[in-house]
Amino acid sequence: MAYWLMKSEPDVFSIDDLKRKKREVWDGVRNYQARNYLRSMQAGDEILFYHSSCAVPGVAGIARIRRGAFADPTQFDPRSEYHDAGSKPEDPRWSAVEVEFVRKLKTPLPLELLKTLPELSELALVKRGNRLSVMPVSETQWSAIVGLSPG
DNA sequence: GCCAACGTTGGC
DNA sequence: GCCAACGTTGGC
Repeated sequence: MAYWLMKSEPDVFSIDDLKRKKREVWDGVRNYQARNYLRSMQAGDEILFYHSSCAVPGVAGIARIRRGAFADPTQFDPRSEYHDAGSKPEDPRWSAVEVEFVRKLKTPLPLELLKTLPELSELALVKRGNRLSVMPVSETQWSAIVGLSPG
């Protein structure tokens, strides 16, 4: 069982959207490092659902991997903004996973707060200039973050 | 294979 | 809206 953090812009897809829909295919990842992390995810792994590019960026909830990596269908869809003409069906370039809702945090944990935790000093999220949208989280880091949330 | 130019991410 | 940081592209 592994832990991850995944970023989403709440204007596009928020923790409330996931709560309402129960599950969602996490597609459109077009960064090789993030893709490689998707490929090592397994059903049951737990996820910190992070809101980015918004008024108060931070961890908004918990989700879980429902289905491990499979070929991202959007790469073969010419109408999709994520279409990749260079990706061949016999050797797909991009992967997706399916996630399911676990819970929404009673109060979101702002990035500003997370930056103050010594346990998170090595987490890519808090590093200057980091843009990685999918990243691994250690058990220590997970406990430090989730432990901040009441209930 | 180098590297400048460009596009994107994402905090502020 | 600004801009720093980063990844990718493409000319050479």
